[in-house]
Amino acid sequence: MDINDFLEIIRDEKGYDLDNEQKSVVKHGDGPLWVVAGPGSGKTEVLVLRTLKLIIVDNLPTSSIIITTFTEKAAKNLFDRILNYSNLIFQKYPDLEQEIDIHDLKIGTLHSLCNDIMLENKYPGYENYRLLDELEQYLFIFEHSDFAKDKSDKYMPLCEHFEYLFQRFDPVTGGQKWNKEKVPNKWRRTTAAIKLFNRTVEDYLDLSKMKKAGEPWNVFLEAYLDYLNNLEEHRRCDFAHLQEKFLEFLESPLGDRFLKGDDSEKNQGINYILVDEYQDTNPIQEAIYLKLAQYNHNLCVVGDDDQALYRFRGGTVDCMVTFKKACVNAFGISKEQVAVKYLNSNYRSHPNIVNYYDDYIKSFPNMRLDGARVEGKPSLNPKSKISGDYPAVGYITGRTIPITAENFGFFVEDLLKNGIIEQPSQCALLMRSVRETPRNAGAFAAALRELGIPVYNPRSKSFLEQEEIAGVLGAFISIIDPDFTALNSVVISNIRKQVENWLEEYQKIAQQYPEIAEYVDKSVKKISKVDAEEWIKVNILDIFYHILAHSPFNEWKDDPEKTYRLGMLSTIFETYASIPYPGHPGSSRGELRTSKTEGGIISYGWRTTFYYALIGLLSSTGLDDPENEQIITPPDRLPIMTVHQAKGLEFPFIFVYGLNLRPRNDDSILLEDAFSEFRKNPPLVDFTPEERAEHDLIRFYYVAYSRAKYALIHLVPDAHRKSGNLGFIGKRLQKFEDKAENVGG
DNA sequence: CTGGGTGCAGTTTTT
DNA sequence: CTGCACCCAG
Repeated sequence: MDINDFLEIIRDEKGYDLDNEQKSVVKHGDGPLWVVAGPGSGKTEVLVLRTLKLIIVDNLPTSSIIITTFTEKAAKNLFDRILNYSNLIFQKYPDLEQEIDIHDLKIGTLHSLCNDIMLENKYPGYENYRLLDELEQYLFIFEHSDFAKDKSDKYMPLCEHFEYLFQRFDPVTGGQKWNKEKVPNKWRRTTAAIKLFNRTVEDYLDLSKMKKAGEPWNVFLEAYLDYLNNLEEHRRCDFAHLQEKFLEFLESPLGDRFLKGDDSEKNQGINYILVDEYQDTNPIQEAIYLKLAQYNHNLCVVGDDDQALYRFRGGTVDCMVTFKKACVNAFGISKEQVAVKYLNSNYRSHPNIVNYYDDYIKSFPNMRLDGARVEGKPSLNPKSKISGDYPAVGYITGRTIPITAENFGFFVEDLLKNGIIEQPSQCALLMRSVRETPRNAGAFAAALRELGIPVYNPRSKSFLEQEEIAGVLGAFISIIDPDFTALNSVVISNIRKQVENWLEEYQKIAQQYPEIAEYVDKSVKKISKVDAEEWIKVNILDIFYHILAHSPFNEWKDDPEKTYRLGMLSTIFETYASIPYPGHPGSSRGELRTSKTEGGIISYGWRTTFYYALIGLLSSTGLDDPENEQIITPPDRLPIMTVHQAKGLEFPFIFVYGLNLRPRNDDSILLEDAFSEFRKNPPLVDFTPEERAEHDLIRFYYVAYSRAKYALIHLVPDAHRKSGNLGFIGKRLQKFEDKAENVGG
């Protein structure tokens, strides 16, 4: 098909034409393409259309195109949009349908593609591995890593060097800091190990450089290599190493054949790589993309450096900002050969809002430093049809947080009453933490409910407090630790408190439903008859599912929310059951053994590990409710969201709470510095941790602000307006908030 | 309207 | 333990 015919079909389908910048991205030919796209500029749409152009106009085989993005949700969305368009085109050109199978596109998160491609190509380095998710990796390190297990002071120099990984508030131990007299506890060493090990891989480090660096890196290497050996021995692979293995695959002859293709129909090689959300890419992912495109240089990246939010995962905006240089270095081409396109027309927000957030991001001297933003990035150009002379940027205030929340509630109520909005879901409240506590979403959720406006807040970490979850866990613990000897020996009071709540919930249920109480009693009696040092025939999953089979749990199957939650809990049990038992090859934590010294009771070690490892982690991090992937928000509810959750979405009315945030040098920022000297591709920009922390905070608000279509409204209690210790960012934020109009009260 | 004392609560994000 | 939200004295 001709490109003009193609663009015409798209125009007919959309009802309007792409703008010239968008068209030029879609039409672009071969070679690296760097698309710097602002919020609401249609960047994902352009990526979708460019993909279709490669298939339909350029006749590239679908299996030779790789499209990746950052989250599963976004990947699914990309695929749906491509499928939708292609179906419309096939309706008009039925012949094309015979030749093209959209399902052959290699589309997904980079992680899922790494996994699928290595399995499909039967890469020996990735055969028969079990991929560890976050919880599994934690439990694996807790039980197997020498760094977590060693009780001597062998790792003391390492802990001291990475002091900041241990210093912060610790919810498990109830707020005590590491006293530095002895090595931090196992729970903290595990959390620190995860960060260090993952970062080592994600930052794409050269371990031979590290080897030469002496103390404490020699100790770190020892710990890291021990973890690697454990992974290999038990045939496990974490998310970070999945990418490392993929890079090894690409460097192997098998990978080379995958890239170049062979004569078979099945393997046509890789012609094109398209990456969405490139600003959140980390160094090993950058290396993967550059390697994938090493032969034809057909790498198209799309992103907005101002919307980078994922430093905690090793993401560095630098990859986006220095894309040109990276291509020059990797491909040996000149920088003129890297095409740059700016998508700066905004079709989302009221012009006043666009100008507000555009001014906002440019107003920080820090954002004007070399390498902070893409060079030559143009200002946003408001192009939406939204107009009208009303305060599109405003604020609502109040003497205290609850009063501000109340005023916010009245405001929303008015919007509904006056028919300015039809549904609460046309609003969204964005904040740092959506937990329903006094400092966070508590007052706001309460104010809305008080006025009869239902709230949608699935990420409020209330999972473990739900009656069905508490009930099942209470019943389970009543079976495996019936006399609570192990529980009472747990020194961390928060774990005991959590479990006691569950037991209480179970007691309530047991009184009402004798059936489950009977099952629990029967199970305890059965275990009490087993001799010492014996394996018990049922494993923890059997017990778990038996509990579910009794009322009231089996009756809750009709409640989709409860069913979904119980499903999540069963995944957690399955995960725990899969962890290999140290010192007992072939067995796992799912299998129960009686104590070595006395019969009739589950091994003391098993019970304490269950409490410290699994319950300790769950109760410290909390768990979110499951979310329905299809629905962003039920129409009749007002969503309370974190900024990350809202990324990529838009709402008519956006309320932002929390202008009082201050930049913090958190551990992901400090680790970035600690490892930078060992990077295989050394960073091309150089900022201090303070500067990076400020950049992150500025971008954080930028993402929040740019979600708004009709109105952007700050929620600002008095305390936030006058607090004297606001730092640089806070003061500047305040200046911007002053540009807003008071719309509350 | 400011500032010091008191009391209470205690990130977030993803594969 | 730290830090903030809030209150009340000046």
